[in-house]
Amino acid sequence: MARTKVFNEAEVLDRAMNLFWQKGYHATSAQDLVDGLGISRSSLYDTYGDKHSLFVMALKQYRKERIDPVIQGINSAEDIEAYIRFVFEAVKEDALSESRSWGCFMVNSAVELGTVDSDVAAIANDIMKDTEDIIAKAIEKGQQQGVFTKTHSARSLSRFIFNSLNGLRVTMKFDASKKMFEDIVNVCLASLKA
Amino acid sequence: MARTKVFNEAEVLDRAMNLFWQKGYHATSAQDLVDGLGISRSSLYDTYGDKHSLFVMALKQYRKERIDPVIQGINSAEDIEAYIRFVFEAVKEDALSESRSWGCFMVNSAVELGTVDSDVAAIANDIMKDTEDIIAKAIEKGQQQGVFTKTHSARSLSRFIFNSLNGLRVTMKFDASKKMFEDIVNVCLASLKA
DNA sequence: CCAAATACGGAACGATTATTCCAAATTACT
DNA sequence: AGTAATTTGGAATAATCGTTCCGTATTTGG
Repeated sequence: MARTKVFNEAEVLDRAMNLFWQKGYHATSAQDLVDGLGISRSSLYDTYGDKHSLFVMALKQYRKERIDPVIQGINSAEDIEAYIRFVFEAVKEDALSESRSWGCFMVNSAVELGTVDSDVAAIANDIMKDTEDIIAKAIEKGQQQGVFTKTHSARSLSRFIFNSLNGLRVTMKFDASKKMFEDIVNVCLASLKA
Repeated sequence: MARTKVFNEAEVLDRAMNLFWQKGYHATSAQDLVDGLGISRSSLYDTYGDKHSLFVMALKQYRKERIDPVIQGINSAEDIEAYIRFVFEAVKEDALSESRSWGCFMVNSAVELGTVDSDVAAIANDIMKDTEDIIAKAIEKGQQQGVFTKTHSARSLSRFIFNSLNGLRVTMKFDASKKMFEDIVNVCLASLKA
């Protein structure tokens, strides 16, 4: 029989995700990948196909590891307002911790490749739609509980919140300060109440 | 004396801006530029230096032509609320008209190159800061006139509005519908009042 | 210990990148 | 008309891109 893989496939994919996340698709060269992943060029292509395939895998991994866990916390959330705040907090963590102003890998990819890469555009579209839907559910529940305003529809409010999250991914790239974040989030959350 | 330039330097720069705006920096090759600008490769490099210089010039041109005229309308604006709405409308025009989901050239550039190109990062930072400041002024005026809430500081509100604008640049790339836009803007503007 | 299978490093590949260069064409002014 | 200036197209360059290939090393199960 054959030799077993010496590297953890998922672990390396995680490293690829971070590389693409940090510098984007085009600015990350094949050589950058070889240097950063810790595996040989041959193993890279044998295991993941080509650069574009690897990028798509990394983007899907990002959704599964970084986005889905956050937005699907809604199902078990009782305090809806705290939950929405928690979603914002997740963005803040990314922006402030490790001093990495990488933004959101999905937003970055959508902006860089949305007009030229239909694969990436499709993935991003799915995430966007799903995120908006799940936020809408949360807000609806909040409205029923009487903690959120009914001045606007749940759909409107979810689009508003979703848009604010997208904005933070961009805004925090430039001013990743606690003050900036708190100013924005405070107004956003207040908007849900009145 | 010498032959005069047959092409309008500013006009060609404008075309370059649109090319970079649409596809981004890396995805726009030197060949794309030659094809799209309508001038020869030699004229391109003679006139604008290299690709990176041309990109920087295009980004500065974008600010001068597309951003400054909008945000500096504040000085002559009497109805502040209408002015803020007008700024949002400007984003909407870009997103809906000509069916171009190009977003904002400045946001696009900041996201694609912010972590790897300090020149671009500096330009984007300037624009961000200036925009936030001028919106703050408008909101302050609105607060004094009594049309905006004083629950939050003018600085907080301006950061909030600025963040919503950044968000729209991303959100509209995926759902560039009138409905999406109106839902978001309605909540944003309502937030300024209560 | 042998044979099959896989990982590995690194050379090598062709394609594309941005850029330079040059001879020819074009224009403008005297 | 003649000269100086400049645009132009296209060939040529060097660098980098993503990718392939191969001999060797390594590990596994029989």
